[in-house]
Amino acid sequence: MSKGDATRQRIIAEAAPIFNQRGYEGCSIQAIMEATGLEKGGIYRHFESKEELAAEAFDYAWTFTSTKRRQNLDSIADPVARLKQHIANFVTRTGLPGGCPLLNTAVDADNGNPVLRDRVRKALRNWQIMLRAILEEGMQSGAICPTIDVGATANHIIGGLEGAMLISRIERNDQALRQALAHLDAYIDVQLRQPGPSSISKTPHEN
Amino acid sequence: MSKGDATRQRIIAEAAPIFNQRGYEGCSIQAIMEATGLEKGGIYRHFESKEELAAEAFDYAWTFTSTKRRQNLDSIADPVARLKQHIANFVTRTGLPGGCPLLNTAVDADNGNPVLRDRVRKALRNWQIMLRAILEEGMQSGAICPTIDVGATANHIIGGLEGAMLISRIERNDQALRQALAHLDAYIDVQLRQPGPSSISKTPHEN
DNA sequence: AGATAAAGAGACCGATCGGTTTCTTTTTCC
DNA sequence: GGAAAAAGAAACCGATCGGTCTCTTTATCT
Repeated sequence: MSKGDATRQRIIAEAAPIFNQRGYEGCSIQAIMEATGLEKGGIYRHFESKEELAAEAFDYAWTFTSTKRRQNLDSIADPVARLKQHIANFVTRTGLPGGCPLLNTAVDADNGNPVLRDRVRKALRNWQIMLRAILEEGMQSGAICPTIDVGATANHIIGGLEGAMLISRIERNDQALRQALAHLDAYIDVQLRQPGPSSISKTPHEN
Repeated sequence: MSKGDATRQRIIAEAAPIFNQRGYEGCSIQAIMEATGLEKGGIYRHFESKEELAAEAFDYAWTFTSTKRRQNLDSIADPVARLKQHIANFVTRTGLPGGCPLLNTAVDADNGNPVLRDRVRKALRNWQIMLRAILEEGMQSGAICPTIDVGATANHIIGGLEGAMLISRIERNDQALRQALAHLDAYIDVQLRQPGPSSISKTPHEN
């Protein structure tokens, strides 16, 4: 990696938490200059505009956050347990300063920043796809009730978590997030989990 | 009401949707000048600063939104039905342009605008108090299970609605909101409603 | 109707905004 | 190690930012 590319990456990494905390309009180039130690010319060499930098910074923030929320999921074979771990990750793992980039940027870019808005749409879509995949895997293995609407269920989990995150940020404590965790865990056990022997023994096709 | 007070109110009413759509940093005084048809001097006569105007505009926006969501509630005696109507109001009644002021301003003012943030806290607290009151009324009348945690339940409803609103705004359709409405209605019937004769007949103390 | 106070217009302020340009310094590659 | 190219510093740009000040116009009240 050339020095230029390394600097570009460093700018993105340093700018991401500032955009995430202060929003697009609230994050000035001056603030990025101070965070990176670079002068304006040094920054604009690597980006055509503030908008391009903000878009890259969002992608960085989302990848970072998303990675944290997928932590330890690979080792969990049971889809139901994996779903719960993902939810627990959302609640307990602290990501970038400023909270969830999806929440922040969706609100921030909703009016008048189509580039950023499109990145948010893709981020949400990826999250939905991930959750749907877990749910469908559980349905096929018999662990999850086969009649549920996977799209609605994924949205219910995402919405429940982001809504709780909003309340927790307003109240500056994690009470609402922990309530959501407890609620979603119970919801998964009671509404999603398939009753019967197949969910107690290992999944049929695995033994 | 003097002409000055009327103008002040008009400025607040015209500024509220702009702040709601574009956020604090994204809403310039110039934009408010254009919306109101006033010059800068005419605006700053009525407000000490942009921050004061933004705080008043949020209060206006929240009162407006809140009123819409409480529409038709007075006439509903049954707390469970009233709760459902409130949720339906949230989903179907369209408020100020830009979506829910609580969601917008909470994210916008989280970092570095304590005045605005405090207004948001009060708005959330009022909403929680309203929901808790309905739940407690239902518990006393026997319509709602007496063992539920009213605070957690209120947060679950608020979080579920705001989270769904977030998804709906990203996707630019009301699918997630309608899913949340259906989910919360079922949740109220299955988890909150008190089984037994008291919930089928009228509440005991009313007949 | 006339005096007085309130309201608003509009020029003006320094600071900061995003962005550009020029020139110097540092890599990079042969 | 030296030439060519990439990277960065720093001055500079016009526009716009929130906010102030003065002066004119319009309400308000007796």
